[in-house]
Amino acid sequence: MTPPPELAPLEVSESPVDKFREYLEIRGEKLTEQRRKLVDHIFNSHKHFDADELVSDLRHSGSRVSRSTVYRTLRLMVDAGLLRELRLTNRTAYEHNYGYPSHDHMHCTGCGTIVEFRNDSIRRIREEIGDQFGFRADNHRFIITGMCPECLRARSRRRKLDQI
Amino acid sequence: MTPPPELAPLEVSESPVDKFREYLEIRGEKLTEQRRKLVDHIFNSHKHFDADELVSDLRHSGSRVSRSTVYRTLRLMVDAGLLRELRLTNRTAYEHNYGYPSHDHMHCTGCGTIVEFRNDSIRRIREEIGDQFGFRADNHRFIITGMCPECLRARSRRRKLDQI
DNA sequence: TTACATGCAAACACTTTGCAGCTGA
DNA sequence: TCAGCTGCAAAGTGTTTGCATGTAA
Repeated sequence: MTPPPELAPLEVSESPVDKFREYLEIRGEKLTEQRRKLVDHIFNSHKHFDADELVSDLRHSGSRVSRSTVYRTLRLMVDAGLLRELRLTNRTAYEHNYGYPSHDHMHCTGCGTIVEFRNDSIRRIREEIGDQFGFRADNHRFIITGMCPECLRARSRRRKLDQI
Repeated sequence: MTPPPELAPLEVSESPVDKFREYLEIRGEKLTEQRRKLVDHIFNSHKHFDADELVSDLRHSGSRVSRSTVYRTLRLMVDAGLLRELRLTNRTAYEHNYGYPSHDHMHCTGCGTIVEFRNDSIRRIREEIGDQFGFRADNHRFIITGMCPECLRARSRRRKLDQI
């Protein structure tokens, strides 16, 4: 099975670290060693992650950043527009929001896989609904839940075995 | 300001309690006093609620149902198809799923208000995307976040005052 | 009669916070 | 220099669970 195609990154003029530095400067805050490590690590790969994975990933790669700092920095990065929060389960998952096109998600209830997709109609519908209710529609989350192809196959295999 | 129009309930052949009883019977479980109280209370009004509100609402109306029982029963009611979970914030919110048409939500980031709406295109898009990726698309959540009319007005009032 | 449910308290999982010492600008 | 940051441990918050007792069928 080929992995689902990743969406192509957007062209952005500043690097994530620069964008973060800018945000911090405006608020009179500092770009520390730990914050830089976090931004670098996060934007080094494009995947969904949570606070816990971040702590252990960094620990394994030799950089120790405390759990509290991870949580504090994640909040800053969301405020800075670098990350977006996804609340699919009890723990908060994050994804890139900077240098990456807006998109929606399919979530497999079997294995937890998240697949991203783009669909331009959604945004139009969002505006229509907002107008209709007098809302200023700033953003949206559209999450399709169901079974991914792998899980569907696994299930039908299991059923066949049960019949023997 | 008139409240947003509620969606009209669907015609259903069984009452929520009957539907729950049926579900419990199949699994060899029991319809207890507490479970009946919870179902009655929940389907007595149509609103979004969380476990905590349920505990205190019931306490105020004289029926004591323990927090653990509330959590356990909510899970059962979700499994039974009576309720749906919404994860808008840290705590899990619930809404009617039985005898109520499927719909989506607008969530005001100012005051937390939830407004329901129906839009038939969404479901069609959900199927299209599912087909495209080989997913069996069972369900979806579409949440528009933004500012409700009241919060927009309150904000513009505040701005005017700031200028004085 | 008895398998299942309840309430309590304790455990759990995730996240936030107070504080003493450290550090980037 | 010193406001702001870090790590630690402790506290919060929301939810789940083990167990003795209670109860629907």
